[in-house]
Amino acid sequence: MTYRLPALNALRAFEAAARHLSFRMAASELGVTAGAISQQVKKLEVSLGVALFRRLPQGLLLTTEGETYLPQISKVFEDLTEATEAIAPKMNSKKFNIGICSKAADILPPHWPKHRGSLKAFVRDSIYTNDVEMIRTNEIDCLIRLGGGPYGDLALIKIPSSASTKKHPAELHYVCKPGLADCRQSKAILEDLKIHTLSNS
Amino acid sequence: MTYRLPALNALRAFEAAARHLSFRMAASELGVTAGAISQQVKKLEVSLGVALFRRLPQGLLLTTEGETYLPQISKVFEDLTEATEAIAPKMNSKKFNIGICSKAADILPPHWPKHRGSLKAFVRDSIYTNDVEMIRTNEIDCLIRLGGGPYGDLALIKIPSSASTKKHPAELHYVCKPGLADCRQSKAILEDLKIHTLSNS
DNA sequence: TTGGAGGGATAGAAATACTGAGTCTCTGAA
DNA sequence: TTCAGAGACTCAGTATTTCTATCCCTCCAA
Repeated sequence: MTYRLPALNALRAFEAAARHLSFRMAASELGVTAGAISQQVKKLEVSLGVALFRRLPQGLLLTTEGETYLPQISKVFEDLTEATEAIAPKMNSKKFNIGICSKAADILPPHWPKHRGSLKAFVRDSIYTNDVEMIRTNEIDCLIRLGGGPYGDLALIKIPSSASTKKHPAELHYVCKPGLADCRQSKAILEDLKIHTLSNS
Repeated sequence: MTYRLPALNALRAFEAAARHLSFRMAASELGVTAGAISQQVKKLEVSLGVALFRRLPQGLLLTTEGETYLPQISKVFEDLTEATEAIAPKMNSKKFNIGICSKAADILPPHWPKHRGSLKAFVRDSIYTNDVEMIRTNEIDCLIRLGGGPYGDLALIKIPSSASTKKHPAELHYVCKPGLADCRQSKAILEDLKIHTLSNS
């Protein structure tokens, strides 16, 4: 008997923006522009008749209402994700396209990640590239490269066991959208990288 | 850290369709055509990689997955509604346009529902009509009339205290979209109608 | 055998969401 | 005090999504 819910996509924009306290980062997580987030959040606020954010020059703050709303909305999305993964195994296994910079490829075993059974479920393809922009354009889901330059709002994860040594003068890094840093796919790939770099050093 | 949720509006179509086990009735509840529901549900099934309904010539059945999914999704929407109403009082008070058939108007106090303080928050306007179609076209939210003809998939509620008597040869009925039968607005109007017809008989 | 109910498909229309560019304000560094 | 950088807002135009309107099919009951 649900009736007159707020716009669901606008809720998603709100949830991400409130989590980051930044429209720009929310935009990056959801793969749209900040203007789109701004518009969606405004639309939500108008439809609710309540301000959710205080826009300060220094950035965003949640209003009391936003503060109350955020955890509940986050929970709703979590419940939704859980329910969905329970019935739709396919959603778990969206396969990643991996970008590998050529210097990182030198360190990794030949043809990695092919023939890695444990990754088969998580990896669709891999290409050689060093272009971080391809993450933003969704051509690749993550990029493995040497060294951790500044990637703006992208998530940057250092491969734990790949500390700089004589043999490996720079550290392996894993770059992806912030929203993807914690997902199964990333975890599996990172785990596999960790094993490899350990056994190599 | 939510990632790759199913399309939220498609979930809404699924939830309504699963509750009614009918695309047509779900469409009526959500104020769209059955084709739109059909498309949304199909899109959801494709994106999940799982069939949610079995389409039989006799109508719909839920698959095992759909059966599992429905209560969880319903709960999600309930939680969402609750969270939203808590911070956005405005959402509670979408005002109804009431249609009143002229025979029903004879029974009701003059100018009802005007001057009814308890309804002020729930009623925008009332007009005289006996045209059920206006509910489907959203020109009115509910219709109060004598006698309970067949209204297809619309909800039909008999006003409890208006049993047929010499003075009132037919019973007052309240007609609205199924999704609106349980909402605050309907409850308030029905409550007021009950009091009136009691005091009149 | 016919008509009605209900779901499926599809093309085109309508509504929604997104982008891109320009603007404003504030901050912190030079 | 000036300037560059961040971050958000607005608006026009465009892209995408969603809905409608039809026509189709199947089943069932009269």
